[in-house]
Amino acid sequence: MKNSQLYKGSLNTIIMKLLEENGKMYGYEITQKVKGITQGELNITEGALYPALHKLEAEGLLDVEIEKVDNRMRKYYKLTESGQKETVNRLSELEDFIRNMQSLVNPNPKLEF
Amino acid sequence: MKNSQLYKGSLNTIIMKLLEENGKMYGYEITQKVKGITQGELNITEGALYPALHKLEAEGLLDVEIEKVDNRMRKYYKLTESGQKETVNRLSELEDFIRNMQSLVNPNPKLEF
DNA sequence: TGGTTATGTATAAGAATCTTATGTATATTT
DNA sequence: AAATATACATAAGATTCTTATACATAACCA
Repeated sequence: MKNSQLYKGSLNTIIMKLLEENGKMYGYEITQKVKGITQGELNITEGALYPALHKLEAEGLLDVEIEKVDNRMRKYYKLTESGQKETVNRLSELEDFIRNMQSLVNPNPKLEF
Repeated sequence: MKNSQLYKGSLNTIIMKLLEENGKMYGYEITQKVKGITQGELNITEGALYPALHKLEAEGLLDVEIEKVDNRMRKYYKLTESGQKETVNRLSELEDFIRNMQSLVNPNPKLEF
């Protein structure tokens, strides 16, 4: 994930948002999608991604479905019902986070009327 | 820091930005400032703050100056020259991070004019 | 006047998340 | 034939944080 530590803690939210948007995705597809959307700035490593997917599955937020395409295995993940509800919360937390960080970095735009 | 993991990795940037803005601050003051700006949403714990300050000092990004006020010790921190330069980088990284997260969460706002 | 809260700094144990390195396997491109 | 792309997986270690504890003074309240 580049060298910035800022992305720490945001991977779960990213995964869940992408699944909410795309229905179902497999791990490698997620890495490529993120790379594309961020124009190469954010590269999710497998060492971070797969454990994260397994944990979300263990928590009951994701369901998995294995397919074989071109003789290669794919594990498609999708949000469970519980996962869909939790995604709403995570996205809300992300909005709060971004708002708070902007308040800290971009203090009082000199509210002039 | 509330329960959200999203803030992980952002503490150094927050500290440095506040010091850039306010010249010099002491630990407790930083916690109160952050609490105020975020309206109580972000509470920096001492267990996170003090080790972070010590590390930034060890890296040569902060200078420390001890004062005694009302018979209580205060350690005022300020950015070194190197710290000022690094703050610019960190803030730039934060902007990239926020932009990338918004791209991921708020995909193509259906550009309608 | 005694107890709680606020001010102020500090560290240690453990949790959570990530990087880096490695491993396995097939398909495609050069 | 070799390198790259596709696809998943895990283990060791680094980093950052939470939680708990510790010490000390000042201020407020009952």
